[in-house]
Amino acid sequence: MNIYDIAREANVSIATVSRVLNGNGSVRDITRQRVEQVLNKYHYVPSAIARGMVTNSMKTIGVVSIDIRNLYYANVSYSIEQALRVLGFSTILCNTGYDTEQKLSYLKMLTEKKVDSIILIGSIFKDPKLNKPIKEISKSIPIIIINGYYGYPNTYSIQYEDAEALEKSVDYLVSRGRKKFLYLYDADTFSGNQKLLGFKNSVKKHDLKFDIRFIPPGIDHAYREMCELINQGSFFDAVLTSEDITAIGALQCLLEKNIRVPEEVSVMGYNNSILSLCCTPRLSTVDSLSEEMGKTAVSVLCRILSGEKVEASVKIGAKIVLRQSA
Amino acid sequence: MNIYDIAREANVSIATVSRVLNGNGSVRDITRQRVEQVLNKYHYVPSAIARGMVTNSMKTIGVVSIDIRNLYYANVSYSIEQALRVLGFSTILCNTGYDTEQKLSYLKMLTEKKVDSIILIGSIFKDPKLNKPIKEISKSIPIIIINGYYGYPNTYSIQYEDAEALEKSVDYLVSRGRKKFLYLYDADTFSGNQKLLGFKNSVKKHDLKFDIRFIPPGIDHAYREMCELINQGSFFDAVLTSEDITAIGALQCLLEKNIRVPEEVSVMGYNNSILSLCCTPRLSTVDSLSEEMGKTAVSVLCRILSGEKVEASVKIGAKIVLRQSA
DNA sequence: CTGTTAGCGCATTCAG
DNA sequence: CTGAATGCGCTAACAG
Repeated sequence: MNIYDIAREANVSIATVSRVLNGNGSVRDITRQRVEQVLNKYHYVPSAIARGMVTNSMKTIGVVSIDIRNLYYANVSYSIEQALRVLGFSTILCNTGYDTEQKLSYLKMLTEKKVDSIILIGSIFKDPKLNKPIKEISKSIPIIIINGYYGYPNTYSIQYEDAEALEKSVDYLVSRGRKKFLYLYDADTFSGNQKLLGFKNSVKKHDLKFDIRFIPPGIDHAYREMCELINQGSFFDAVLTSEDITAIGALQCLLEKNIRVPEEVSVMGYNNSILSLCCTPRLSTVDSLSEEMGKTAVSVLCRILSGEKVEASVKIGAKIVLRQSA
Repeated sequence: MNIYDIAREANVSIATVSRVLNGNGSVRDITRQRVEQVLNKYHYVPSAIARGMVTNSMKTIGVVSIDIRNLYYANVSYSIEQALRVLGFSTILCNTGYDTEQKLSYLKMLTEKKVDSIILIGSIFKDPKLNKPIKEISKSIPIIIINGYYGYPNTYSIQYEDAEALEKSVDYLVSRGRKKFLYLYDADTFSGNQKLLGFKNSVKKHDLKFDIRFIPPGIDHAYREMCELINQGSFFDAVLTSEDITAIGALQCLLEKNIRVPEEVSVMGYNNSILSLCCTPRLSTVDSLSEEMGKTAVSVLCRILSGEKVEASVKIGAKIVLRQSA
């Protein structure tokens, strides 16, 4: 069932059918009704592909992250998808993992499918092998990166103020009398570096004692690292992390060793994910405003697509939420 | 840059270009090389839209769930996307929420985009207003529903053995000497009903005392319900739930009231999500095998698309994982 | 207000 | 092994 069939049955031309379908151009009321009747009779559904062929757009955006199972990515993807939907766009979901070849392959697929834009979530896309392809793609469609930065033309960046968030956290803990800080982080990314930078700056500013540990992602690595540290006799009264899950691993070790949180040691997570509500005591954490990040990305995109000049980089945030662990 | 440009520059016809692009038909080696050279020179990318126009497929599948922020949906979506990718399909992500109109609107969008199939995650799609549209759509493409059932032709169902999982849980707890059971659930869905059924059957089989409570989703509702129950003097030594997060809410209440888990009360969650690792004590839970569910859906789909006759319904699972809470 | 016509970029016959 | 011709379903001039 196509536009010709409808036209024939309604005794009009395909142009008229197209007009009533898209609500543009003027059609006499009687004619419109006649066409609509046929449309309904056959449950006619226009082909977005054929339309895309003409308009050169499928009204589709590629949203790519490492792994949607990560709560932060899930939250951001969700808010992007919802905002996009309102604008009439659908979203192609891409979980690239860490492999560069996979990332390239997803980029290629999105290019073939002629998406109207690509939104990258997470600075994992700082892989240098991706630079040229990204630059190339950005010549034909805008690329938006959340928590990352490229600096090419037609490339836009939405960044959370990670450094500031860490500074706020340290400031708060200092105000509560904490003196010796531990920072646990698990990712050498754009965001990861910002966080680290914020921690370092802040700790220097207050002239604090501190230790920094890089550990693989996951609750158990954090748990083990913490136990080892304590067994070695390290002393600290505040532990900050780059992820909620890391904080929870540390917390569980502390609890097991009967070290009271927050009385003896303060613990702060990062992301304000639902995980931070599941541990006991509940986690104080940085609210990474995932919803706002996603919405902002889409609103930036929307302005780009409607031809506005848009600032290449927008910053968001830095908010901490205090619960029981600090 | 299209196939004509390439053809002209390589001094061949578009048919030949098409042949080397798709690797079918035979092309003389020299000719192929000449074409490939031009292809590379211009970083030519074929248009999936134009291809879709001819083949009537964009090699795209719609994956729809209520809300990808829910860990279970995220996990299933992830494994679907990954499995699909290997087969050369991309996935359009749809978060419908609970509103029927939204669901219809997503269904319409997917139909317009001519997806090759739709995979529904979760039985929320039992909304009767969806029946006719689903039935209609299934006339042109296969529909796969995870944890639900339609029974229309060209409609397939992948179901987790929720009833059995609950039975296993109760059996286990009985074997540990538990006598009075509480079941907390939050969703009146296909899966939800299966779980409830399993609980009821099992509790009758063992001739146990039990209570069942329906509460809104979320950790705090579970927490409050539990506190209320205890304040009212209800007694139970085993609490089962339909979601990990519910179990954790209950657990937090128990802990706060200095009721020891699992010594005095056993608690079991559902899903084996990462949440179950974040609480203390860590949660014993039902492993809902999200990865297997997703993979199975795709493998079923793959067989359907290649023309095989496929069973309309496949069942998976029932596995519990024991940790500290029970 | 309505119809005619010309592509959009590709896969796919059918000839040669 | 290669090329010419056709059509997929629709939008967008353009003409009437």
